[in-house]
Amino acid sequence: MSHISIFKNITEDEINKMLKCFEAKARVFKKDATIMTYLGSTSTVGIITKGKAELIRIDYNGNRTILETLEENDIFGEVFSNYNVNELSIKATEETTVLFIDYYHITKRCKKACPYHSKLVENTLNILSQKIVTNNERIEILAKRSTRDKLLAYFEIMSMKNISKTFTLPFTFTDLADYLGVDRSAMQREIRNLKEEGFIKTNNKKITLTY
Amino acid sequence: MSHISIFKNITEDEINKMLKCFEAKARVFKKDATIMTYLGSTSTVGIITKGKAELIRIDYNGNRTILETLEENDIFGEVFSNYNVNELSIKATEETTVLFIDYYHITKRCKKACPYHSKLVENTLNILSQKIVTNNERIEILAKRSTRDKLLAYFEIMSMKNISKTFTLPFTFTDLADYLGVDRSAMQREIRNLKEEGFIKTNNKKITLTY
DNA sequence: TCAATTTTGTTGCAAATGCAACAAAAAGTT
DNA sequence: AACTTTTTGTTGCATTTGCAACAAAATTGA
Repeated sequence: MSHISIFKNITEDEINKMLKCFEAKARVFKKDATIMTYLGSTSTVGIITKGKAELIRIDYNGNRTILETLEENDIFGEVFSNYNVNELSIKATEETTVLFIDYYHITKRCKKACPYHSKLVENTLNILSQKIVTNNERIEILAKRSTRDKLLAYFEIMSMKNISKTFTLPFTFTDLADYLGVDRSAMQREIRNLKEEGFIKTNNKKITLTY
Repeated sequence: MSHISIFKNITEDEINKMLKCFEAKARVFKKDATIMTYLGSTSTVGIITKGKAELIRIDYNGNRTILETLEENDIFGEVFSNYNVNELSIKATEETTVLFIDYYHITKRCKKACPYHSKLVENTLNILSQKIVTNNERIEILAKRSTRDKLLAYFEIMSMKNISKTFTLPFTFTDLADYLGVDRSAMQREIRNLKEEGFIKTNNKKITLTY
């Protein structure tokens, strides 16, 4: 998914100046490391410059939900989260580099009114738009009444993104169940039904729509 | 929900100049009128300056889902939607005034680089952040495995927003069911259970958490 | 104010779903 | 290669859920 970098169209030189001005800090996280937990309230946002991560919630029942999957150029932080009792955390799913910046450095124009700052805001705008689109996709899927409809809606979107009836799941079936907000075994059963009824064909994580 | 206007901190004089420059068009819609249907691809976005509206999808089964509820200062448009086969439309739920602007007028800085334009972009940024927060709330609720948990999650959020254990539903139970993505009668049943088990008290649309 | 429409509250029932549990397969680690 | 951990595929069963249908209550509108 071609994400836009917040530094798109800004020269490396200017980026470096900015990063200094913003007191931005880059950090590398190993696979499965916890990048951040949402506890108090910070206006610090993280930008993934390399790797992949997930926003996860563990509720009181121990149910794990993937709230978001984050990849390169994605932005995350408590600013985008609701006042929440639950345990939220960002975990790296592979080695990941994150750039931490205070959100207000981005939104509030600095006094010097450097021209690249407006470009930065503009880029951020595009990233947020993209995030909204992704969120809306997820909402559409989750709002479906049945596991079958959720699966089909998800497959439909994947198929469109790949411009092909065949696509590969970007994560495990276990994670897919979490993403769809359904029980894994029930989901597995439904996938079998879809196969038997001839709606789809599967080969490991490769899925083909046959309708 | 204190939304930020995209024109926050911009003088009326400047707003008028901008609207002209952007070829913005304001229109008034009666209750239940269709404001917009997502069909082709437009970069036109609508900003609600007065009233309330809903983004609705009717799927092939005739199931109606409220994808979003929109109020004053909210922004909507195909730019924030995914390439979608389904029938999506925005409907006014009361008399509503909408300002239509081409999204690229907002994101792309005009050549004149007028200072108020950056302010506009900044405001839009805040609106989008807010939208993401709202989306995340909805996702958290929808991702819950059971109707009971969805209800409780929703009530929890309402309670926090009102800073009170008591709050009033902002829409009908019928709409609430659509919002939670569950069957209305099943939801009604679950609300009764919650009452009987002493988790909540209700009085019409007024709900009190008793735990 | 009266009629028409929408919402609410309920129920029975069939179907879908979550849960628990387990073995086989696959992937990751040392 | 041997071992450990995770994922996958399956099943039985109790529970939850959606669906259909209907009457009562509330709301809307003429």
